[in-house]
Amino acid sequence: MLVRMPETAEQRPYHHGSLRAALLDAAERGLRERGADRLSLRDLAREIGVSHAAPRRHFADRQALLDALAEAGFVRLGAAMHAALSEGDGDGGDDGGGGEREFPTRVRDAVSAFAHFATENPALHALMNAGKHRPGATRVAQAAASAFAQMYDLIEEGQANDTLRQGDPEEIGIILYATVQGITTMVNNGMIDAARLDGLIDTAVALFLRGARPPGR
Amino acid sequence: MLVRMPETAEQRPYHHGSLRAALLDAAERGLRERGADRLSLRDLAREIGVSHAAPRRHFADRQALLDALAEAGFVRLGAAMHAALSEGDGDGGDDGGGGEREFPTRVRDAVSAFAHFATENPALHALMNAGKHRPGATRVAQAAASAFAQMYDLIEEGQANDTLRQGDPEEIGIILYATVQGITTMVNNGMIDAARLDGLIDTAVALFLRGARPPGR
DNA sequence: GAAACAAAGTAGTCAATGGAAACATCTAAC
DNA sequence: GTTAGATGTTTCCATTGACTACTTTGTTTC
Repeated sequence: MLVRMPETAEQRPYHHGSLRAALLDAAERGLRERGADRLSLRDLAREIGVSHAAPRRHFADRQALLDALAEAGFVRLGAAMHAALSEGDGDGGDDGGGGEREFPTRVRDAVSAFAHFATENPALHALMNAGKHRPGATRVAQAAASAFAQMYDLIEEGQANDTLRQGDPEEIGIILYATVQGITTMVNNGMIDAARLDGLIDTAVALFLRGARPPGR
Repeated sequence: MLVRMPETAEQRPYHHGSLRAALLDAAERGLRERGADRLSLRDLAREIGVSHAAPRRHFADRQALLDALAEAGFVRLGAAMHAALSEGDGDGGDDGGGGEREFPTRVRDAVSAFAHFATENPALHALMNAGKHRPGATRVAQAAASAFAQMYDLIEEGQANDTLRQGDPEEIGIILYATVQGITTMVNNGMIDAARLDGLIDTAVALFLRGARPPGR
């Protein structure tokens, strides 16, 4: 038996069912297309087809939505870096004795994944670094820390390898992270032509590895 | 003879005389105190004591004001770096045979000036890097390029010194600039404790100089 | 020195927004 | 089955950026 839908009156039930997810989804698109500034709760509600006050049931206010977006961004960034670090070991074609890639290559891959994530999601990257998050936005900070931890681990790996000199791995990790951060910000800014990204990343990584290698080598 | 001012009717002339400057001034304060997001043209007008439409005579719209702030920020940043690089030669107390500082010290001073400017003006720094400037905001880009040029020159100086290896000075300069940029962003973010700033800058500069020194040395 | 004119400020209006309150509807637990 | 809580709706308000028409002031030109 067919359930006939009235032509004008839509069949949409009173409750959307997954408004929160729909909002985040639409917000992400809006963020990408128009930037955080021009992201309006009412616009999102309209787009989804829900009343303008409905979003407030899921996000206390506009900033809460932005915080959620930033948090999701850090999670995705962490995943991208993780993927870059874990895949590639037995990368596609020639399996067999592949073994692990060299440490410098691993650094380059992780950093490159970060850089491309940032430049492919400029508005999101800006939002993640906006630092305007709520006083109590622990979730954002935590997601950021989690993504950052991979850089930290990588440094420790290099130190264990004797490819990097000893020293506070967090400090060294911050510097590498910050360098990529800065480069991508400048690319997203327009201060640097996007075409130079890969070259800059390569140079930066090479420079970093030389600067941070153990004294004797 | 005393000029008596009416108690209620103010003596302020019809024309403010320097509204543009007053707006920029108030805006800079507002930016510092409440961030770019909560900077309202009407608020500024109220604070200055002028009608809400008056600012439009001087700034086509809100973004134009923000652009002007960013431009001024880059000018000030450039000046701060310039001061750090030119002063200090015969720095205060013991004059006499002072002479020029060592290149590494000069790099550290310039970078440190940049870093402190950025962390002492977090909202301004964010605005300067927001990259949401008008399509035709050449002035902002130009001011930024001008500030950046000093980093460029400094690299060339190091190369002439044979303290830095050869290579595109712009590329190397970008990397150093980006590193400081990233560190300060993370400090302003809250991702890094502000107390670590100087230590991080020192480490970053040392790491950079090691990484970029000529092959043989 | 007066008239024409441009510059700078004012007042009023509009649509959009975020936020809040009061009310409606669905769902789940008892 | 009723009731409580979650989720949506409607209505309302203050604020904001932007626009238009008008007024005041300062300057240039004759």
